[in-house]
Amino acid sequence: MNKGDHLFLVDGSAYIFRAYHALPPLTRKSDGMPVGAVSGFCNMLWKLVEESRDTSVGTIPTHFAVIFDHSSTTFRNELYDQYKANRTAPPEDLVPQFALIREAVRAFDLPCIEKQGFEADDLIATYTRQAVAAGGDVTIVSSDKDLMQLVGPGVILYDQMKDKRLGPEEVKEKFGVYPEKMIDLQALVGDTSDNVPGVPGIGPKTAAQLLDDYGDLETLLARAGEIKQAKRRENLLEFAEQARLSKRLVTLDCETPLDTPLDDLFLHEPDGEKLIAFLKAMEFTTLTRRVAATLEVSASAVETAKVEVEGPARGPDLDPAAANGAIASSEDGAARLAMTPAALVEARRAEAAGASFDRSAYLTIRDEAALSAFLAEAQETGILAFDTETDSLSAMNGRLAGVSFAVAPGRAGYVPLGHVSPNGEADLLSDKSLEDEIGPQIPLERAMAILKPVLEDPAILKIGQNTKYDTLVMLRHGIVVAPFDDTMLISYALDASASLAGHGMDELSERFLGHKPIAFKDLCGSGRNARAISACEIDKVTEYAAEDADVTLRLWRVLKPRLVAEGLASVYERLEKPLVPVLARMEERGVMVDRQILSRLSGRFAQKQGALEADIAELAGEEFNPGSPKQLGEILFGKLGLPGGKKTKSGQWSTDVKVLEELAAEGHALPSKIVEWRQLTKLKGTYTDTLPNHMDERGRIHTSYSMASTTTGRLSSSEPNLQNIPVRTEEGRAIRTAFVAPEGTLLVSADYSQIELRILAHIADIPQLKQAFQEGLDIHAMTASEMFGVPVEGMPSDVRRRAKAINFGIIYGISAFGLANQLAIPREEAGLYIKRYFERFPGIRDYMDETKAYAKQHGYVETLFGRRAHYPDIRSPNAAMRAFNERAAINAPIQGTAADIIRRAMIRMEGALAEAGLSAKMLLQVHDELVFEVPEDEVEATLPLVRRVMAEAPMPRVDLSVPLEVDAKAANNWEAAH
DNA sequence: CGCTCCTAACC
DNA sequence: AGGTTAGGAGCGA
Repeated sequence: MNKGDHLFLVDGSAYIFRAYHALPPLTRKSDGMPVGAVSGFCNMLWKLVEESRDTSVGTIPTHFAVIFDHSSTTFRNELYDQYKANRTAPPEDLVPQFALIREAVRAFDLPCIEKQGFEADDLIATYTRQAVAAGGDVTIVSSDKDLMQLVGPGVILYDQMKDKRLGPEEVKEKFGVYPEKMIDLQALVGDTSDNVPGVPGIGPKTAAQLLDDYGDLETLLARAGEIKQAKRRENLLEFAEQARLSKRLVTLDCETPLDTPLDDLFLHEPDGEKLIAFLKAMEFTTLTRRVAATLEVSASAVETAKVEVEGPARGPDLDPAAANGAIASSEDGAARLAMTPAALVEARRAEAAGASFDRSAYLTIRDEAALSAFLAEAQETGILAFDTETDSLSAMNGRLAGVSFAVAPGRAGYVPLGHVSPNGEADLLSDKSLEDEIGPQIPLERAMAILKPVLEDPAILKIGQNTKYDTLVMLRHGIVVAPFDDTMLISYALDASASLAGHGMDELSERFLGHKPIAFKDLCGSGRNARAISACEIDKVTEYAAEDADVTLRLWRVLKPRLVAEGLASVYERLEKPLVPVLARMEERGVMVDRQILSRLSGRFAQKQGALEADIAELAGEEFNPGSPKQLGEILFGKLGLPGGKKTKSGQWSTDVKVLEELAAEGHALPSKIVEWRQLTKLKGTYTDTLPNHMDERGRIHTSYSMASTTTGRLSSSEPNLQNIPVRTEEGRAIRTAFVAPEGTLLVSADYSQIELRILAHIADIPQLKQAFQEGLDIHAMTASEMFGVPVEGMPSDVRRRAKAINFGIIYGISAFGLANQLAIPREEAGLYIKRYFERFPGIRDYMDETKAYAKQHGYVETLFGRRAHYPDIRSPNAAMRAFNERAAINAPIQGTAADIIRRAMIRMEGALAEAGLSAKMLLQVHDELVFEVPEDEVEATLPLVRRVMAEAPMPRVDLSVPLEVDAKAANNWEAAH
């Protein structure tokens, strides 16, 4: 190396983690190998290579190397055994990519440098010192503060992602000291992520100030007695040795023996063919194209490389300490690939198949010492399955009866906390104390005090089944459970098929463990004989509750590895898990409802209902129950002899609205009365009479959102369902006026306009639709105009209505039968409409054909965000069943993508509001609508922010070719805001 | 009491 | 015609 040469050193290990975390999609190759980080790494490296070829920038490297950490034990561990001891294992889908990334560097024809027993930073320091000594310049591609100490004349740090170059002045600006004092600063401050202790109570600001005042660490420590602030002085005196140790830990070793001499890092022209062969093997089509273009190599002429990653010689690692099992420690402590994802899945499946359950081994934990001892086991393994037992099914009302835990398969216990006498109140009168009767229980507050640090410990993964329930219960006791995994959501991400029984624990246990857990009914009874779990015998509850925790833990071991193996980790990590706390908070807040408005409506409805019942009896000539379709059918089609049309599945006369309206159109009086009666009965029975029963003492209703009950990724709402509050008719809308905002606040409703049609336009790539959306046109009128040749100006409303029905039909996987039914036209005519539609928009037919073919081949379809909807019955020999599954498969990517988008918006919303200093509270989600409670004086600022977060929700993962439009409005009730 | 059927509310 | 939840009727155990 000579004067004027320029060495580029890439901090490869930091690069990997940045690539993994910064780039959203978890991509994988067709054989299932995750390559998201490899992709991010290659893209960053290529960008760097491209930049460095750009002569206009003026920093052209002559020497280049990518440096990696080789092992986790280095000379620093001899200095301090706790060094980096708190490092958690890398994400399991990242582990198998390490080897591929080293392959990638070789494919770029760049030196790949690592050395056992040394950190990348030490190698970087050594090369830097040698390069500077030889008169060269150095650019270290990293943003790690540990490397700041190397900055100086001719040496800069380059943060590629932020496109920032850091010289001495920038370091001074950032840390308050020049690079040469960085070591002293780090020695004082310490580093929690590396477990460098530093001096307690001294942060970066104080450290910079002290170094400014005293010059350097040794002077500071020698003169620490002069410091005025008592605590600071004492700490510096007491922890002086610790500061010196920290200094040795953070000081980089410039004398690392190098296997590859500096001069061998000389940069030469990349071998385009070698690189492209590798990129093709990784299936990075975009990057392959770009590299091919820049290096002027024909990609198609290059044969795909055979990339083989070294596999393990050893068998399955089922040590619970190796949490996710994908990592095995080798002799030198380096994490390396132990098994392919598929092999791990298979090992875990075999483990589950051989599982046996011994309920008698479960512990009943009745004192604090036993609880602490049990939880200490979780500290060892880093894993804790838990389940809360409450005396009500709703997390909002339930009182805690107890908590169960499992730390390893078969190792589980139950902690009774709120149990009462199984014999009811009688014993309250006797002198026998509760404890004498049912045994001791840890006082609730004491137990919570012990649980809190464990449930909130970032190093212990809490595993639950439907964690939204348990985290909400714990939230009500002031505990924020984190981090967590949820077996229900893992199962749901893996396969949300309708044909499956569901994702409840009992179903999952039978499906994956072949074990039938104790049924809740068998423990507590049902119906009239039902008891609260808190009133059941504790020994029995221990068997039930501890089993649930045990089952949950075992399910997790089977299911979690499948996420990576099947390419669904990003769906789970980005669309499922982060939504849990968001929904828990929405449920906890509830929405305010005006009881008076509902009660007035109930009265009004009752009056009308009574009048209608009288009319109905008179028209029918007898008293009967208009609510009984059976009786009604007999009256209409038997007694009155009206022309009966359809029959239902079970052979009864159909009396649904459609039938009744047709009869009404023929001039019969009774059917329209029935229709009106039914509507009122529905509104009264389901809404105005029932909603008040769901209100809490503050007048708020807390729905429960289910994240795992639809096949497409939509949420559902129950107890009560707030996603089907009437909106279509005027009387129905009146119910919405009862959803109000408290004094000083307003309700904001924000909804996506035509989101599914927009998604269809994007996915199927329909030019006319995309253009119409870009120009903000009336999409149904445009469709009508295109189909029927009627100008949009002055279009008859019926023409537009038909086009609208067709557009919806398309989303639903149109059939002539369905469209005919919807428009009340002959099936032949509906068939002609569809034919014409496909002629005008041939891309739609292509999309439908491709989607069906994909679903038949794979058994599932995917949303733009990778969520899968499975349709195994699409291969059914039964034509009707096949057709049904085809339509569902066509609909699922559209409906599911819309569901993914609003999930992303919800996940980001709270953070965005907080960042803007706004206090809006998200309360409800209705598929394409979000409802917030907003202080009046913040409404103006909140509306545009909510609109923006929703409209930009697909980004950056997906950049839709149509704009997403969001309508948002504020008012004092939901009806007016909508 | 628990299940199925029918109907209807929503997107 | 895609995706839901809820309530009442009716029926069998």
